[in-house]
Amino acid sequence: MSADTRRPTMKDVAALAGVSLSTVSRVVNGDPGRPDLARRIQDAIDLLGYERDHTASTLRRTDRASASIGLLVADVGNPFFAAVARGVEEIARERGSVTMVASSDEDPARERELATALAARRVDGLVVVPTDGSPGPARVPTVFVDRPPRYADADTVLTDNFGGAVAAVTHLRAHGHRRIGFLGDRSTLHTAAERLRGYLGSLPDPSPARTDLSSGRLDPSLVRTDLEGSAAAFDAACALLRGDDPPTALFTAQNLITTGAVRALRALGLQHRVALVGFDDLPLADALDPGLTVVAQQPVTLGRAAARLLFSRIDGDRAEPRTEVVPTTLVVRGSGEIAR
Amino acid sequence: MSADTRRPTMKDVAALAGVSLSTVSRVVNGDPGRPDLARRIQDAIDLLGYERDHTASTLRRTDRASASIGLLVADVGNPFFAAVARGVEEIARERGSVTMVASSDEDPARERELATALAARRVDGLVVVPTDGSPGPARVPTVFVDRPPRYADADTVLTDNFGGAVAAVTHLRAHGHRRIGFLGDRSTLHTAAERLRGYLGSLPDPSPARTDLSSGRLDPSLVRTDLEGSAAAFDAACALLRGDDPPTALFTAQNLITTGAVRALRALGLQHRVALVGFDDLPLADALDPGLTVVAQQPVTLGRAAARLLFSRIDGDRAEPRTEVVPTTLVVRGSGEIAR
DNA sequence: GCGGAAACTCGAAACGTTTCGAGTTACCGT
DNA sequence: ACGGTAACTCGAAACGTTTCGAGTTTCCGC
Repeated sequence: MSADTRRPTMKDVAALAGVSLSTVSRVVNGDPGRPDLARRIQDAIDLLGYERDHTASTLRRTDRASASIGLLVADVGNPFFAAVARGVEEIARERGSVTMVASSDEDPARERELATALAARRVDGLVVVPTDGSPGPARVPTVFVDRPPRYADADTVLTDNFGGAVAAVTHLRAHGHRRIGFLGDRSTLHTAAERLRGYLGSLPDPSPARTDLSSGRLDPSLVRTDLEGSAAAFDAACALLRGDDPPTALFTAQNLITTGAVRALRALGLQHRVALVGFDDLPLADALDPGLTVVAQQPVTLGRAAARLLFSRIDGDRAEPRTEVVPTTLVVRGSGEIAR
Repeated sequence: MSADTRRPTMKDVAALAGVSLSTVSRVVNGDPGRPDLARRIQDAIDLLGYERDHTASTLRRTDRASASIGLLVADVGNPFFAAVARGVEEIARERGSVTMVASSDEDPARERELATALAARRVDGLVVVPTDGSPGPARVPTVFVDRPPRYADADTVLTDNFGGAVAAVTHLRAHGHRRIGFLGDRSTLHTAAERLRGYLGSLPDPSPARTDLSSGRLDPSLVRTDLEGSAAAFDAACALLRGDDPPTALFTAQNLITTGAVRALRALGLQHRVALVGFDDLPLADALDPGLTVVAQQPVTLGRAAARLLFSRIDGDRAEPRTEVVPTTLVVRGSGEIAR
């Protein structure tokens, strides 16, 4: 109701308790001092409902730690990044830090703008999913996650995109498939490029010169990249499956692309004839018919690892920048086990 | 490399430009003053790479606005809340504010703790998804979202849970169903209670005294509440469908419960015989067989509305607390149109 | 060239806190 | 009872910024 009343400050507490400002500060920071004074001060605090202003405290304190970090992702609304955010926040909270999140929407200009906005709030560090036009190294400790930065060599936590793709393609080959289609994301994205590399690397002869169709070696017509979103993937999958000598299996390298391919297979009635392995898990994947076999990432783990690395830097770790790689797991549910 | 160099301050800029501190402040805040000085100051700023400390600025400024808000949800990792967060952040960014998000994990103690942590950072306001044990009204402007607070009457933005449930059940009744099973979440949750109320309200005779089975009026054995998670929903759905006189349709009132029911129907081979409408949309819902008919929420809209309401309060809107209701939409995909 | 207003700049004080050095009190052994 | 020291408290200064009142310069019309 009468909310216009000023927040009480340490000065108010000191006046009410009849002690000096610095004594209140000491007590608030956990050094009891004389028991009777501590008592009076605590009573005054309770009476006034005093709460310490963390920003003013940060300003003066010698370590200047704001107990807050920034998280810059492409889009918090995307479940993958949301899970990363969850992991970051979890570790931050353990450390008593709060997390400021911002979505760059893959726009480098916005990314820069948000990074400086966070830096202006004096965050202790930054966890960043970098966009294509990555900014130079920042003044504040930074750990990159999910994608490496373009120019700097810096602390980075990545999914094993290459290994995951190899596992997917190897799995399909083990079920007899030799003509395996690849549907991938924008090729400028590090993750997309790595997954394509894994796909190419699991073919028996990765030499780009040899493209012997019958042996299951690389056939460029089986590779579709730069698909943006589910609809584009649907179209590409339909075209691939309707073409001459169509693939007997698909590897879809991103979650929206996977859903597009699933729809395409159903639309053509091929969901039980053409095998499919997707990169990144999806809710309901097990409820499909057939169940969807995927290479699952561990986004929460990714976020946790990035945050831990960041806090070790904040704590003064001056070692060389390092890169951590989080493994994937192949989740077998049916769609990937359809034999040729 | 040599990162231990202190950040430049306004004082440094003033010294380099040969002007007073207050002149620098004016220029930084957009009042040019004498052109030659403004020029010298701008050069000094560029040379030093000066960036204004937003926290110190907040401390001194008379409006005390920190240009940051807090968002307290059950779990950012949950796609629904992630979408809410996205909506909130979008509006905040338009206003030049950053968003600090924190996950309460439905724990009232943690909720309180996080709320004070955010308040200590002097956020301008709070958007909160309240837990069961809601805290009293806070000292900082607060808007509740997705669920109403328990004790205060305060600004709130809600999904039309009742209306959505009515739409779902009405839809099923229109396809001839009279025995409709209800599977719901923890009944202490406002959302769960409202959806149950909607279910009950769409039966022809909502009087709890009359439970005429043959007419499709309320049969208590068709209602299962307090299901926590997908597995519990799976079990409950199986039990319901295997019982005597089983329902011919199901209304599942939460997304995890929906996935459990989908699995149960498939496990029993009933997915084409028993109708299903779920509350809250899911990725891949259209790729199921049959496609999953749902009552879709608009979480991003929810977040946007909450943030807009919050900023109007921050801007000094002193009107009575209000409640906004965001409508749902019925997305028809097949599972809800199976006739009796 | 002059008075006066407008436009600008300056220094000091303030925001809420922590830190520092100096001052005060309490306590100990002898 | 005394000196010495440990434990504590106090006031003032500082963190980086904005604000305020007072001082200075600029510019205009006459």
